Amino acid sequence: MPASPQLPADTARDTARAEGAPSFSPLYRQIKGLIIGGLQAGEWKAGEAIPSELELAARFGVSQGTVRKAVDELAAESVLVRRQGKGTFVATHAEQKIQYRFLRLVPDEGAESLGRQLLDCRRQRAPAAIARQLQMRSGDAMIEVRRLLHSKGQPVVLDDIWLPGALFKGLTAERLEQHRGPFYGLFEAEFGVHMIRAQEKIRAVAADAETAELLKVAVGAPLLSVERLSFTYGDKPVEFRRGLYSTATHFYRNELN
Amino acid sequence: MPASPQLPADTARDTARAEGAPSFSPLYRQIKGLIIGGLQAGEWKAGEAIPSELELAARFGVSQGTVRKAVDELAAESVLVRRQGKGTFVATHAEQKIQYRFLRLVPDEGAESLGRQLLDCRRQRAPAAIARQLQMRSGDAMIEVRRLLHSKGQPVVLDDIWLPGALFKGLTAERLEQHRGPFYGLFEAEFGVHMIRAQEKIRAVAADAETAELLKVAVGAPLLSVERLSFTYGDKPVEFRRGLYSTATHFYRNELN
DNA sequence: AAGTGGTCTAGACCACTCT
DNA sequence: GAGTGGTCTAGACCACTTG
Repeated sequence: MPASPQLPADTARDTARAEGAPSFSPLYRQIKGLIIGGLQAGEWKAGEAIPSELELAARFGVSQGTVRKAVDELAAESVLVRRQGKGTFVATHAEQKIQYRFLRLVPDEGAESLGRQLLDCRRQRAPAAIARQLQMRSGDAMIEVRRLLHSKGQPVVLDDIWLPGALFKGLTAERLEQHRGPFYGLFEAEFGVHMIRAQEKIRAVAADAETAELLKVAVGAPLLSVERLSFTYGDKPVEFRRGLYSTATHFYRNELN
Repeated sequence: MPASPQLPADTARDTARAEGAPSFSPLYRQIKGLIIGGLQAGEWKAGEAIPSELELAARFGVSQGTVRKAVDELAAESVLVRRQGKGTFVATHAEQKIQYRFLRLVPDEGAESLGRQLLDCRRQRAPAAIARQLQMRSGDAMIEVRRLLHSKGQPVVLDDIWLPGALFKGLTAERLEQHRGPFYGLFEAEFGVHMIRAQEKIRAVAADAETAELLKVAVGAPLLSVERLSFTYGDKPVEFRRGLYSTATHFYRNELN
């Protein structure tokens, strides 16, 4: 008999209901919430294995099948990664394979191996537009990072990244430069912030003078403007970035379903 | 005991194996293949209900749980749509809700209600580049459609659409003009061609003279170039289109996971 | 051989829709 | 009330990894 989580067959119904909110939370969703809680609490870190399904089932007082369904959803959301015979692991952006999980830029030909060049890393006050997106107050402490990505020596991406100062205390240009691999890997390892999902708004824009010089294109050249809002557990927005992509030798790849 | 499909516990292993191909097909994937077969054969049409899980389980000689897992995957791929209490339905692009399932263009403010303007619909020989994408031969019979999409009276999208002539026999400008809703709905209803998945390659480009006039922007203005290759069952490419999006009042929205 | 996730089954009951 | 999909359980066995 389930002990810790309440049974859906009992009194555990969600009686309070907002507009369109579900009227009923199945047991496996509650288990899913408990697992997410463990991840948020840092019980298991990025890349580590979580307990086996049978262990979790025993801990939560439910059957293996119920744990399995909870883990299935988390695996579908790329929060967890299953490996048959080995266990279930906390997903990480620092994986050797498939670097830059959120970067959809693909070269027209050949493989990718991006070089990074840090331009700037400074403390800033949040501009109103960015504060709103991150659910902060205008003027709150933030960190702004600017950097270039190069492919075969040519600059292809100019990123302007905004992070809440409260979450990324002690982030400096040195630490960013020392670190290998994507920033998101550093954020996980050093600050316990996992990016699990993001929204992008894409537009075509003309390069201004400063951008044109950095990306080595003509002033007025068409560029892809990619505004990304990244979320951690609980749909909490924790990063805003604006990328300008030069699409002469690369394209943005998307899959529709 | 399962009858029609072979049991994975028996001799049904995939013994032939290509590079990286799976060495083992679980029963539910075979069931999934049988359901897809029924869809391809036109046994159930777009928007119609397929048989209940218990019926399918009886037909295929497996348990309900195995059918359920097959349907789960097809629902995750948006090939089928489940509706509790009612049944499982063949997904359609002609739904009242969420028109234009593959169109990711969103207005900066307000709701969308797109007007369509057909520019051209003609028989053509396949250019080499397009034939290659559609796995056809250069010079094969094709139909080329050009059209504009308007939002609040302003042109926002210029589409150039290429379809294999063999699959869309009898497609004329009249039928395209008469039809209400997305083209993909017409393709399903009239030609039995379901688009279930697509890949897009996105770039920023400068408007040429003809495009500028049609979209009412300046020559050289930055536009989003969206090349879409659409697939039907069995990963068969059946449409290539190139859209030019004006992103002054709209943006391309994408979700990353 | 032991432990992990993956598959398959059978049965019970719940939530939702329609008649 | 009957029929649908949705949840949960318990148990058996398979596939894969590691010692």
